[in-house]
Amino acid sequence: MPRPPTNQREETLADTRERLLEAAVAEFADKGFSNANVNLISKAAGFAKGTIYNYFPSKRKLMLELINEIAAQHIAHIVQQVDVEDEPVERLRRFFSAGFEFVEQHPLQARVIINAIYGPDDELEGHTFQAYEDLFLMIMDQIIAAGMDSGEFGPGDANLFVALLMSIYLGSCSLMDQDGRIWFNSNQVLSFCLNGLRGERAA
Amino acid sequence: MPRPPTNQREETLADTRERLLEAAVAEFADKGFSNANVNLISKAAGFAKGTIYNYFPSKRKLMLELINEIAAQHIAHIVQQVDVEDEPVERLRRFFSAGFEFVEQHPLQARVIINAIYGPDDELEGHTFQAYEDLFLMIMDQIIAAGMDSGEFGPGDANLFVALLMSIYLGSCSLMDQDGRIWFNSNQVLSFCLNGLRGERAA
Amino acid sequence: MPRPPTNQREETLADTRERLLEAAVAEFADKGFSNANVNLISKAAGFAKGTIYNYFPSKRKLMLELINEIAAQHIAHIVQQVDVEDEPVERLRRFFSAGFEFVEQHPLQARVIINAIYGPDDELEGHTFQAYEDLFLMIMDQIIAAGMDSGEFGPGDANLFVALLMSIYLGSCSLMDQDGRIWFNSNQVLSFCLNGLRGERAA
Amino acid sequence: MPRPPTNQREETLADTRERLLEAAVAEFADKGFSNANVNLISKAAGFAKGTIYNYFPSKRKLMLELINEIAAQHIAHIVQQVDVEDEPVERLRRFFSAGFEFVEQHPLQARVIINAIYGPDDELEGHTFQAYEDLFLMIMDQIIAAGMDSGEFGPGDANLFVALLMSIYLGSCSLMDQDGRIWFNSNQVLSFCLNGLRGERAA
DNA sequence: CATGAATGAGGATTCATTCAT
DNA sequence: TATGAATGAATCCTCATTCAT
Repeated sequence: MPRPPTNQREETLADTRERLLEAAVAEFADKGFSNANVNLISKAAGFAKGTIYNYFPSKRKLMLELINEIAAQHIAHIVQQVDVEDEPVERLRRFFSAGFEFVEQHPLQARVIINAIYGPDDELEGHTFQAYEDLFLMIMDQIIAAGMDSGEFGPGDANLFVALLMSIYLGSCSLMDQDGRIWFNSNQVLSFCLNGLRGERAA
Repeated sequence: MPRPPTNQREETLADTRERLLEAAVAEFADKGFSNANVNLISKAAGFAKGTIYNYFPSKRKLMLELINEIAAQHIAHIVQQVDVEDEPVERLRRFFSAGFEFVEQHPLQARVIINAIYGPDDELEGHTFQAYEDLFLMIMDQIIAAGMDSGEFGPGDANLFVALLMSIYLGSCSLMDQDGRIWFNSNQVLSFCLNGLRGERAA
Repeated sequence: MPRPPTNQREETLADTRERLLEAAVAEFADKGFSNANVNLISKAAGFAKGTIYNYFPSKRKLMLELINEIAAQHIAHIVQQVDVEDEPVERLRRFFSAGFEFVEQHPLQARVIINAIYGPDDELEGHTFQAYEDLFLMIMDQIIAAGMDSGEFGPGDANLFVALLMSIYLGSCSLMDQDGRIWFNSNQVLSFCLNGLRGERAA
Repeated sequence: MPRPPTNQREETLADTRERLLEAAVAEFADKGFSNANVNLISKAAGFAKGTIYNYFPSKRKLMLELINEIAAQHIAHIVQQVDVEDEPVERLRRFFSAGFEFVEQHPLQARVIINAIYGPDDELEGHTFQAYEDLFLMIMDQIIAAGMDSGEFGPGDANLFVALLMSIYLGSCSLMDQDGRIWFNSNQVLSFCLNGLRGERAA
């Protein structure tokens, strides 16, 4: 007679899942998806190699879920800080400061995402794009469109601007060292983008 | 008595090597380095699987040589067109037009490079950076520094500007579809960068 | 929650290992180390080809462990019987009788050891010498030195005598057929050695 | 119209063959038969890899011929020196001195032979035994049987004595270092054997 | 649910051998 | 005869996945 899961049980399950995902980040960040070793992930999390298959049906599904988890945290971290500002310019500043902060605090997660987006695996790339859709929409609506509406940013293809900002953000992140340390002045990055978006004297 | 290689023989050799590298681009672009199948590369080039090992001592060395070849062509293509201009602004325009042109003509090569730079394999990443060093120096000296000297670009960390331009370039390239088709207006990309570099009204 | 290994499990593990080693003896004895096929060993033991890698990290490590196992059994078999005697001459007799007996009972093992000692692989040779060190010491101390002390054997380089006895033992063993059958009178071997060791009328 | 081979041509052919065999000795001695690389042999001899197949139809045939060459030289070297003596005891002394001398001068050849005799390849072993048959017969007739006839050696199985002498000889040779240097007193080896053969006080 | 022994597809690499030049 | 490009069988080893306990 199945008994309803106790809180105790639920917490343990969630905890195990969490540990597995943490170990997975490290492995995927280090070796990339194809070279990552599922058994090592399970071992690194403190379990036998079979355990991970009680939580994720396959290596690929594990990766997809991991991307979801990272994206959710990543977006939450950025959106939370962007939301405290009203002005598009300040929002953009917050986008970069929060974005770089996240990567400093979670360099492994950042690497996993960058690999997924720029890597050869179309499914991972597509899945990552979907997982980050809310972030793209936020940038589009609350920064780009808002700035265009207020006249602070010049006109242009909003989708392209999102792509450029994300390229700059991800490109900058990929230049951090493995501990998430930055060698460049993030204010200059912001400044570059602001001028790019204002754009009046365009070529 | 050893027979000196004839022109005939030399041409065949170079040709075989070329066919192998071409097949390698396709395989690496499609599956990434770790998932690529060396045997299939040789087969796809029209040879038995062992043949590729007469030309490249290992999968990794093949990849490294391929990166070198791509980088050399890529840089030559861009530098050649940048060099016809004298003005930094025009040079930057040429950088993007030639750069996007190369990717349109060689989408597989572009994908290999992007994977190598943003992928998890440190050796491939480092090797690619080295292979592209001349391009970075050209951007640095003939575009960024020249523009700063002439006052067309505002002051700033030249290294960072190179990184931003390359991030934008590579990020844009990664958004092309598999046939190298662009969905965005490359003039807007240029415009964004120019305003970013002029930078007077920085935040 | 990790489950402690049961006796049942332990027995199975040891059993599998044993079967793999048995199959390995046969394969190595038949084809030698370099020509042996690891996959076939695993198959011959009744497992899938990958199973052997759950027990031995590489073909070479498998060989080294196999040498250890054989040496341990071989030495135990001989030492046990030599130890029942006190007199050097009787001990030598026991050395040969027990030694030949072991080879009759384990002809494949003998072949593996002979191949390793006289083969071209320095690591295997060195490892085998180390694995048999206790046997060499036993011969040296309990037979050669003891016999010299008691005056039954003439003076001489004890190390050399050990080498000669082992050469004779191994050389004789290599003359057995594949089922371990002897064609020569082992008493004559003993007699030859005894006279060699007594040695008064040396050249 | 085929022209008869000139002396010039014949000498070149024989010379090429010689160089190939020399290179083969080094390779086989170093790596053993299965691990030896035919291409490297041809290269080491100063030819392209295909050349060796103009002289030997296969790796195995090359090995067999090499064994023949070594055996012929080896036997000649020993027999020549044994033949200068009439007495069995002196002949045995010459057997060892000439035998050790050959190994000192040709350590690679010795290793090839030892590997072949004690290795796992039955064809190589059998072929080597056949190639050395004349040596065995010489020992049997001119040393063992002669000594028994003259009463210098005790009675016994002459075949066994040959086997023992060869075991001691090969075992000793295998203890030389790679440059053919001996660490043991070869007179003691002789003395041991002489007493073994005299054998009156056998156990 | 946790375990880890077993599985077997897959792939990089070696190299003896062939053969057109 | 010498060459060396091409061949493809052979094999070590990895590891995602399954499943009985």
